Amino acid sequence: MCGMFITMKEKPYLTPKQERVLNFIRKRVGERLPPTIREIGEELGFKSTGTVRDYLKVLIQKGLVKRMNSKSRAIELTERASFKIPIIGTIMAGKPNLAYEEIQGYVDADDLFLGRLGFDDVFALRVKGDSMVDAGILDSDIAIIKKRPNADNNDIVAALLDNNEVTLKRLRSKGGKFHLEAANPSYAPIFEEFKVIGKLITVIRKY
Amino acid sequence: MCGMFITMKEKPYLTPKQERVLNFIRKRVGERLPPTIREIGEELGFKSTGTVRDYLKVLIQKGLVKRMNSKSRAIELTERASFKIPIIGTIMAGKPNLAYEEIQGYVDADDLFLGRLGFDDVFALRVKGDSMVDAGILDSDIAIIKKRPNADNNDIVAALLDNNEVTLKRLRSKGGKFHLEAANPSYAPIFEEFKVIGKLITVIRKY
DNA sequence: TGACATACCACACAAATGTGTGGTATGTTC
DNA sequence: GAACATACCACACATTTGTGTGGTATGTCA
Repeated sequence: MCGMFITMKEKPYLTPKQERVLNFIRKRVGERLPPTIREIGEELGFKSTGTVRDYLKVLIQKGLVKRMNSKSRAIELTERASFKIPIIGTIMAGKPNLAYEEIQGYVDADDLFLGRLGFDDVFALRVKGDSMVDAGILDSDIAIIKKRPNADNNDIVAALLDNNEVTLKRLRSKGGKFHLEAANPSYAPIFEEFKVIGKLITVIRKY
Repeated sequence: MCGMFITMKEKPYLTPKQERVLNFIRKRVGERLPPTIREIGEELGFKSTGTVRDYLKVLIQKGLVKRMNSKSRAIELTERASFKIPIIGTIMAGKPNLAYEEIQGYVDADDLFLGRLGFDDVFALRVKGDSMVDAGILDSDIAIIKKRPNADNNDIVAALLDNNEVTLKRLRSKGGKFHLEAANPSYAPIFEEFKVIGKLITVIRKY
């Protein structure tokens, strides 16, 4: 334990309250507009703007947030922001020209992940295991899930099992009853009790 | 030619000046923070806030922009923007709690697609065909490619063939020579001349 | 005990920002 | 010519938002 080398970038320690403030800022920055000081206070239940300023001060000091003085909503996250990627062509449909002039459109996160869904309905899970390989979903892929209490036959869903485990499987109906099926012949179908927590809408894999 | 039905959504006509205002808003929204009315005026050379309000009025009326009254910087584009998605847990690692407090981090486009690569080096292609199914890459997946003139053994690459076709295959070296291999036994390896145009870094699939 | 961090509140004030009214001028359309 | 859109400006005013000072209370560390 002692003498261990720390090679990872240290995450600054945040108290749970500070974490909540940061998470709210993240949410708002991601959703639409960074919040004002008073909006933060309202959300987190602070009755004084001074309290919020105190929190911002520590977040700035810990390097998680930047601000421009005297400008409204001018709160920036130190974490990187998202942006767009050009779609240049379709593979095997001819030679794509890598120049800007040939750009067909842009892939953006919103379009890519969610279509027109809202922020609150969506979350991401990292896939573990090979139970869905035949559906092209591999170990360590990121699954983007839209929260839903139900789904249709053949949808791939995130389901909560009785043992409190969450799993990604294909939903099947047979004779009016639903069960879960892996996309890998070495896994047996699951007939036990489960609860659908969401529907798979996007898979992302990094190499 | 004549009598053709137009099914695309008509883009509202904008005067060049209106276009400039919209573009500035786009730029600011993408970069960091939507502008204030006065910031727009400053950039575009208007000396009156009323002028800017007139422009916003037409942009709103033409459905390109939304606003919240009396809120600073509360200008939204009707076009969709990108944003972040919370990573809440890892599938099969226990029950994820969908509340704010449990957010582990955020997936953002930058992180997801590119790691730390720059914008200019990256483009996207839509995959056609089933030649890579065994690598979990399916028809109509989106392949994010980093431009590179070469790659390593076993990398999946976008390659330009002699017939001007671009294809996604695994790069293999054998006896000092490179060839391309599909990830599907029904496709034969490609030994003909080819040029690597980039390396696969991310796959995205929407359901 | 003193020093310091966390975790708040109240309230005054200043600066930034949005709202609104009333103008001018130049076109185009009917 | 009347009606209307575009393309501006000046300026007062209201509201929102950020700043700053001075508190209270609780806990930890040394």
